[in-house]
Amino acid sequence: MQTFDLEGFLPYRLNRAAEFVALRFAAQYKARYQLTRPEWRTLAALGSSGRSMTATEIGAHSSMHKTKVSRAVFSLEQRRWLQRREDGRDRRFEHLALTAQGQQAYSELTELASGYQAELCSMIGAKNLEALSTGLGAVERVMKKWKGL
Amino acid sequence: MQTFDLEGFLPYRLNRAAEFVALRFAAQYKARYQLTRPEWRTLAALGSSGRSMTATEIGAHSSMHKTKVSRAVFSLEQRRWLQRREDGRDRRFEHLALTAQGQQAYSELTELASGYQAELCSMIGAKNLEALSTGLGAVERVMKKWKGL
DNA sequence: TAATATTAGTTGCGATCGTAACTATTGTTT
DNA sequence: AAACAATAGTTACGATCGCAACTAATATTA
Repeated sequence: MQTFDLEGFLPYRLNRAAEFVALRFAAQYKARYQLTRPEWRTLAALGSSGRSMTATEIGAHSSMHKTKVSRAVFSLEQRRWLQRREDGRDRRFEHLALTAQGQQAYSELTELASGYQAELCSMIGAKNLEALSTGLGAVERVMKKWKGL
Repeated sequence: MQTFDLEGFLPYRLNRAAEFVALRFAAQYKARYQLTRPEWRTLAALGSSGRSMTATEIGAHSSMHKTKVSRAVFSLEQRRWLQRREDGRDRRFEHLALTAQGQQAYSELTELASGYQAELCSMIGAKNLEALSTGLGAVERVMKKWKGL
């Protein structure tokens, strides 16, 4: 009677894979930098964009709740990895940018990340990786469409 | 100088996609059944397996921490959606199975799930879905390998 | 321009989480 | 068999989370 296949259910599979893959990487940066997941994600968003961003932009970009972003920004600021600059025209906005120290940390962390990515890729295989990337790209387009509404 | 590409970093992409896709579905079962995410995942694992499972098996299957599983089991038991049965040979084990009520809830929820899956599929497209599935399958094999060690 | 709505970001608070320590049971070693 | 290790599951507790309410600033409307 049951025609539903959990093993084929996308949210379930995505979550399981994401959780597993993220945890192994989190163990590395937690041990070395005492960074939390939201902190790393915020740092990564800023570092990779190469420019300043607002908290809202960071949240939209990385699918994080705004309170998560707010707290991550606070603690990165405490570490002096990040600086706030008020927008002169619209003072509701805060432009967030990495400090030199933050840039340094980011570049160290991307070393870790690249190593992990390489490890994943070699286990997954180039062909499967390409398939995964294609599929994720499609999901990302759906995300944009739904967020746009 | 930076050669790291966050947009290509698998843990980041997977997490973002998983979070987004899961949240939209969670909104549905939260509203109708006041179910939490770990509760739904536990119910789904049990329902789809069609047999009884131990808490450890559920955790391994769905990548959930054992305390999460423990609490989800407790609250599903309170709802009378799930029953525990002690293993006669090894009393450390508890065999968990859905009650008739739990089965009923499961089948209603799989209706929701199927609808959501269909919506996703139509947005993503059959071809991309197949690619995603191939890629996730590869990740799942890596998970098994790493868990096995 | 006064009233109202909207938006960016923060915070109080109750709910949830995960680590570590725990109980209970079984397996292994000597 | 006594001592020790390992495993299933629970729980105390501090950390983290997200909802809702908040502040502050800007945009819109009457």
